[in-house]
Amino acid sequence: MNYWLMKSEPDVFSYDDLVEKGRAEWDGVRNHSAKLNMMAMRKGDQAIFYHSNIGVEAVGIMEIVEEAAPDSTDETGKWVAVHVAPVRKFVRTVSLKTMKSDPALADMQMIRQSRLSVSALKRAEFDHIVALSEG
DNA sequence: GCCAACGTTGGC
DNA sequence: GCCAACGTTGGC
Repeated sequence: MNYWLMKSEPDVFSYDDLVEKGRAEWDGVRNHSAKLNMMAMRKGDQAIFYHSNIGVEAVGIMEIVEEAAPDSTDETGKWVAVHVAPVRKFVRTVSLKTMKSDPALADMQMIRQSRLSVSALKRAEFDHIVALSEG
């Protein structure tokens, strides 16, 4: 099983929106590195949902429920999307500031490449963020 | 194929 | 609102 971190601006699509819908297509990704990450996702993989711009924090866990397929919002046929479902919302959110200042997370792909909207997490990194969310 | 100009993302 | 980091575009 692999672990991921996926960003969304909460005024566009938040964790609560995902909970309300029950499941959603993670569409609109238009970056090659992010696409490669999505192509590597397998059903059952876990992903951390991160709120960019507003909040700037990890807010919960979701699961990949459908592997990469053509993005329904893409006219060109070049881009893919996965489908995700909520697993659980964090009791305490984990801020970017916290993640940046934690040596255990210094190698996180998102920390190294801050603009990447879909990034990989090592299992240890995923577990560490979850532990931080439990305070 | 290089590189300058420009656009976008996202943190602050 | 600013700016750094990237990605993309287009002239040469």
